Amino acid sequence: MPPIKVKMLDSGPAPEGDEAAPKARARSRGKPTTRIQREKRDVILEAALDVFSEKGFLGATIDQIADAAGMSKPNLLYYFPRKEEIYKRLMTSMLDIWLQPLREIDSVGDPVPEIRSYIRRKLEMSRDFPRQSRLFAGEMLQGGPRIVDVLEGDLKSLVDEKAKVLEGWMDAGKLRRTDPYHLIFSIWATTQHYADFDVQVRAVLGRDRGGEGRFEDAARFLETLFMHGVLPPRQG
Amino acid sequence: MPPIKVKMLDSGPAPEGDEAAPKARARSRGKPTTRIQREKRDVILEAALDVFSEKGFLGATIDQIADAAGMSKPNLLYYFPRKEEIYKRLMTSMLDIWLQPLREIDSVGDPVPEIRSYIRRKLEMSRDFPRQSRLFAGEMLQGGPRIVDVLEGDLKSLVDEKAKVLEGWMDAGKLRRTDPYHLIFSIWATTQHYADFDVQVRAVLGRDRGGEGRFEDAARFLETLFMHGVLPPRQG
DNA sequence: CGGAAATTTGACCAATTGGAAAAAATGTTA
DNA sequence: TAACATTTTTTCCAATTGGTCAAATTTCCG
Repeated sequence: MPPIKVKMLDSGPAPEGDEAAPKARARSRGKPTTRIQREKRDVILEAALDVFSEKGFLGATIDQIADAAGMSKPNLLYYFPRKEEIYKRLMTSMLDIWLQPLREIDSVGDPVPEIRSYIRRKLEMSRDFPRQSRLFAGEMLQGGPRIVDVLEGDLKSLVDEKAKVLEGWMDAGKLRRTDPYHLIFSIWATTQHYADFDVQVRAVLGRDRGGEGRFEDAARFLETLFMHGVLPPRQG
Repeated sequence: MPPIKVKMLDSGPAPEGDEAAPKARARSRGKPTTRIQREKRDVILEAALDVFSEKGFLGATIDQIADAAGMSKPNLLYYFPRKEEIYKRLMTSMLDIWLQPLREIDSVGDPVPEIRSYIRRKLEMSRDFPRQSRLFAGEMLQGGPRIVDVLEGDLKSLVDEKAKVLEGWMDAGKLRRTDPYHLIFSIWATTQHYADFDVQVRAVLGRDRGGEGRFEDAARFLETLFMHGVLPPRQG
């Protein structure tokens, strides 16, 4: 059974010459990537996602990744000369799809459906890509030493832009006047919680309510929360 | 209402005989703990909190903890015979204070001040005990292999109990009818986010807004969100 | 003080770690 | 199919890991 293609990697031909390559192994400068290279790289990244998301960068070993990828450690190192290389590749390609829903928030739309749909999409991503969510969360917990620059660069720019959109809606009286940044944070936090704290959620909800239905329940709840809050209708 | 004891390891004088104790080092069965033992154990736990919260269980090494505690590795091992022992101790004592705010939610109170105060206290804990928050989050990310039993036991009981309190308020028309479990999750998620994703929050808010004031901003925002949602007042 | 108990140290160990080197095997292409 | 490039394996290594142990040192208490 072929591994489910998530297709989130290699958005381009192949980034190379990133930093000082210790040895010009599988990536000889200029030469195109072969079929085997593309395939194996994908296999490795899939396996690495499994291992890194479960153990974190420090806790994961190259051997574990190689095992999961069904190849020997030196063979794996032929494709990615260093552990950190795999991790960074995973992280950046992940961030790219991870932020897609935010990018798609449209300033010309109406805030209610836009926000509602954003929450739903983020929750779906938590459900469908929990490993990616945990990988990112793990990096954040450790202080994001390997992606601070991205956070302060592209991520900040994107959030700044969307915060302005939200403010525009507030100016137009279509949205309650609150802090747009913290609104975004709270959407991130509540939706990603279901991936990152999955064990806890399952444990607390128990056997009966912890199944797949929990995402539907969460979606319903979050919509109510973000639209109306918890005060009863007449007081709201 | 008696405080629910989290108690997953001996909260008593000194846990022993938990699992096969390799050597009866500092804990000779029955003998009381000395002054030095109490002091050093505290020093070690403080250091371990630093290291574990930053590197995770797998990423942290005994050497690093010993260094941070200002003692040699064998000396540290004299007090805690295994790495996991330190970690578990840290985890349980942490959970105990971490859940205190939830325990204090009072069914006889009015929901609005109760929930408002719960959110505020949780946010304060994120601000004042970020390492503990990250330690716990890291354990959750890894699937909580070392505390699943607590989650399914005492934690679930506590949440079940408080969910009933919330439902009581809903029945009385004092609270909008929503899922009480997901309400609790969303409070956990939004407040702990400021500790667990601190780097991201700082990076996005930038130099000017990422300072200490961010907690005040967050508190204001979360109160609005949970009380009213984001729809403008007339539509709410 | 003096002896027993508690604490600390230094030396040590087997297993695991990230990674290197070169030979062997395989794939590709003219 | 032969020559060449790519891929894989085998062997290896130095550093680090969690943990042990006996000897040395310090603390405690009568």
